Amino acid sequence: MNPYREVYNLVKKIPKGKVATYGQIGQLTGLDPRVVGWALNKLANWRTGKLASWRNRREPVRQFASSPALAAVPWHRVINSKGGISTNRVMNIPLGLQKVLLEKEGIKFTNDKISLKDYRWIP
DNA sequence: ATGTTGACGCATG
DNA sequence: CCATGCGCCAACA
Repeated sequence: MNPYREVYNLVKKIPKGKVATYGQIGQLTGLDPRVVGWALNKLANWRTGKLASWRNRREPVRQFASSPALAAVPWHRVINSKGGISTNRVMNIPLGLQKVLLEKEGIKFTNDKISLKDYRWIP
């Protein structure tokens, strides 16, 4: 059982137009927020066609990446606790992509920040 | 085996 | 507002 599946399943529940923080997902899954980032990192790499290595031989990268369930994971709806985007320095993710995706869902930025008060997803 | 590195968060200057 | 520092932990080299 891949420990990250729980993360993906949870993120899939974030509705369009809402966001959650890494800490929030971490708390709900019992994982370190940084581990949540790791999980999504694999996913984002996959979406951009460049997959980072996956060491768990029991669940190889290829199989992991081709899982249809993962195609629907809205990774862009996860942001940091300050309401900001944390993917701008990450390889394999085009600069500004996450912001664009969120704006397309009607989320408004003020000084590159999202109002968590208004947009935070409450399960 | 061991030190480093993050899509983090919080607390303090 | 920026700058550290620490807790955290899987993946890497």
